[in-house]
Amino acid sequence: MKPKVIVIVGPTASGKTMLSIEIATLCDGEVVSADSRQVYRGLDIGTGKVTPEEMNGIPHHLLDVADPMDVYTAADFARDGQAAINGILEQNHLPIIAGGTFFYVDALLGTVAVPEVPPNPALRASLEKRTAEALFAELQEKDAARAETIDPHNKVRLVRALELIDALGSVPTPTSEPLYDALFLGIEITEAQLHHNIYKRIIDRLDHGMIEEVVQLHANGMTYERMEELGLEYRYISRHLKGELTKEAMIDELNTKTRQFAKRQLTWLKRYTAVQWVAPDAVTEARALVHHHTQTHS
RNA sequence: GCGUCGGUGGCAGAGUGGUCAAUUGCAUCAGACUGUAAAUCUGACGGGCUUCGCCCUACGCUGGUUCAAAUCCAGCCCGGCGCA
Repeated sequence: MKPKVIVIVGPTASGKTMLSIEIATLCDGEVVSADSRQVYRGLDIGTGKVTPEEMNGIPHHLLDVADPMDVYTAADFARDGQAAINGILEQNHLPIIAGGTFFYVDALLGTVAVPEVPPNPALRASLEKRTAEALFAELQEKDAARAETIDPHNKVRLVRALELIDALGSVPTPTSEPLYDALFLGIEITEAQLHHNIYKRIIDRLDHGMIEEVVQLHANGMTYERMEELGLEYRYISRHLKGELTKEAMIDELNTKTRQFAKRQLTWLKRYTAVQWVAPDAVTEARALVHHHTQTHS
């Protein structure tokens, strides 16, 4: 019988963090964050990382586990996250996975398998110099099956596919069996409320020193190139610091890009068919669903 | 008031007699997602259809030239700049 876990999903700024802590408090749980940016130390205000006070005594895992100058990958996340879940289960606590990086959620749950092939910087550097057309042609030649499913224009994916081929000879199939018996709780929020939350959050974070955080990171050696990769707050604030955007334009861009990100998340969530949707403040209802799930023998 | 440059699709901005419903970027809508995933990428995007094609309305307004105008001419309206 597979271990039971709870997965709280929803777009950014929908209230996943608060709900996860409330459920953890009520159901003897511990939180496993599934956020590709909150894994980095020092990315606090910009990522909206929970503060120790907000944690309300609930243990949180997979926060601050990597240096922001390094790249912490989905595979790193799956490995460390599964270890964290096992630890929580050993304590007879309930693992509550909460976060907005759904690719990481899938990797963590084992529903998508990530091949054991780490990034090969030298190979990537040489592949990235070539055009997408050339990379695609090479992929067609070396692994026709993967070429069928890949986007011929997406260099990031093409590079990784060729990297896998270089190491394994072909691109392995991605699907695998889930490791856990998961209940998906989705936070249902109106578009108007979501937009309101997104904007308000940007203003709040600015008031709490978000720009200074980026200034500090840069002073400590983080390049603007790295800021670009990190995206959203780090990308647009660094553009502001470089003088490419006025503060007003930066706020505007960030607002728009965050909305777009939220929509991409919502698109992804459409593939999760078994989600139990609840309102952002429906703690009682969510708790009942959790109880039902943990007490049912499957 | 005179001169001058300009008024193009939600915005910015190309086009300067036919091949233009109009390059491109942004926004918007829909979507993809095999170790960068807050990243990366795709499609649609004036309206209506029997949607690999057809019809209608469009490039400030009105009129004109022409087989044919967003593109040329005239007048008018509006904006920037210069001179008064």
